[in-house]
Amino acid sequence: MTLRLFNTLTGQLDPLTPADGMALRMYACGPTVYDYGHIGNFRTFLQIDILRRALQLLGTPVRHVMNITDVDDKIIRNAAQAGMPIGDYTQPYIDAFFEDFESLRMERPEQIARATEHIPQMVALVEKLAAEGAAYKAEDGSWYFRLKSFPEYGKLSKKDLSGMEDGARVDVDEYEKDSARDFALWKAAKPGETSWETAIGRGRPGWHIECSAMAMEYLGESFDLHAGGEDLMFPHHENEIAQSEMATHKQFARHWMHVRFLLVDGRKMSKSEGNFYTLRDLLLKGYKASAIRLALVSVPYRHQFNFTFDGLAEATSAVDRLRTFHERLKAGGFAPGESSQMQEAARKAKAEYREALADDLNTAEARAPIFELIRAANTAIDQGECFAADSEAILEVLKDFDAVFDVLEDRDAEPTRRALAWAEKSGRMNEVTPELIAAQSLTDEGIEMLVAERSAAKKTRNFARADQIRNELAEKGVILEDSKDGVRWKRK
RNA sequence: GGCGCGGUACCCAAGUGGUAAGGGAGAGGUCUGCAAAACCUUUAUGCGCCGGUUCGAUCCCGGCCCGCGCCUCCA
Repeated sequence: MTLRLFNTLTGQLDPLTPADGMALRMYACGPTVYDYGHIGNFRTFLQIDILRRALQLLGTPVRHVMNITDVDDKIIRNAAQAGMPIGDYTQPYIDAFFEDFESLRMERPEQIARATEHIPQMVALVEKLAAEGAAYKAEDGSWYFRLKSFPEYGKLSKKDLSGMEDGARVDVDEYEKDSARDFALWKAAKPGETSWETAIGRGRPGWHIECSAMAMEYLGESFDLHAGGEDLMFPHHENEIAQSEMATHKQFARHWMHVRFLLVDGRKMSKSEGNFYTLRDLLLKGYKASAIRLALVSVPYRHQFNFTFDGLAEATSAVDRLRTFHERLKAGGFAPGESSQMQEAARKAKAEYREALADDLNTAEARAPIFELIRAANTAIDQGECFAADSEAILEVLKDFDAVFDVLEDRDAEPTRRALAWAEKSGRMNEVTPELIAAQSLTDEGIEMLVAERSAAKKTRNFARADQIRNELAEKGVILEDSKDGVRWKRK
């Protein structure tokens, strides 16, 4: 099945297919590692994860390159303030990023590319542009892209810059540019700043050049898809197109995907607004990684997603419902045979689910048939009308669901544990919610012992003691479920 | 100012020119020692407002109101 994805460049839904008929070559702008990742960053990366997983589910393998911007103005400034080389400054944030990446169960891109490890490729690109007459060196040794050389500039963001007057907004330190909107390809070294000695002079890369150079390095001069947050559309991606297409005379990326921003309580998230959350903040508040993943992913990527704690609580309930049902199926015990109704329900759910994903990654719509199937199946199971072959068919549908959403298996303990260890190490234990600390005080073995004691109490009809134990466990976030097959427990 | 997006039940949210998916929450019920889980019933004659096109519009067109984003570092 072919995925139809909105293409910023054409302004319409275009089929997303590999030009070479092999793997789909995609480049996604990754993080700038000057701080811990916030939920806005992760909403974007998660939606790109949904894309790559959906592609694979629908039969298209991917070759996904993600960059790490480990040199830029902010990094240089912060590292200088901390009095350390930029590599030492960025490394902890890079490690933290991948830890968070894993906590949210994002699949590793096939290639991770760090800007500082691709300086030669960038230099070569600048030289190529210079040869084309599209780049020039300013008096201070910086290199700029000559915007006038690329008439198509603005085709991605639909901006008409022809009316822009030169000199309208010239930064004081950029007076050497020929034209105000020319952007830096290479910045001349300033005293004390990180720089590289290269054929085009001593300096460091401009912001946009890294993505062009690395995308071409790993995907070729022309590739299938380029993705990123909506803010990157202009000027970042526009500049990438200009410098890449001037250098190669080929179309850079055929398809452009932009993920809309996340809001918090209806406002743009920002540190000054006091509504800024990192993934770690949420984990320390006791929310599970799977619920955060589901919440950030359930509103389709082209819509603003308004993050609220109510919404996160809702996602938590949704994850519980999915898992409870999944467990119920896995527990087995179904009579041999099949029912035509359940077979048909499973077939229909699977088809609708896939179709929704193929339709511009409509995750909200994709969820619906899954939950519908769950209700139908629960009813059938209650009435003894769900058989072994039905259970298998439904599990297959859930497998499809989880191939993209990836929340069914409870792997939430590890991210929380890691977040707590980090809080401990970095002196942030005061940010940890007391309930979480209480929950951590119980080991699985401890829970099992209390559960056993309660079962014994119940046998002797000592319900007072049994309820006491249940309440005690509840206070520490452990929920019990009695059933005729025994007691099940789970952490909230 | 330029560009763009949205306004659907208590909350989140999908959707179609023919009369409103799904999730969460609430209420009642079945089941249970009590719970939990599960299931059933229940919560929009209406989809921001006003016109228009149409046999018929939430969905198409026009206007208006409100909210948000981008245009500058930003995912």
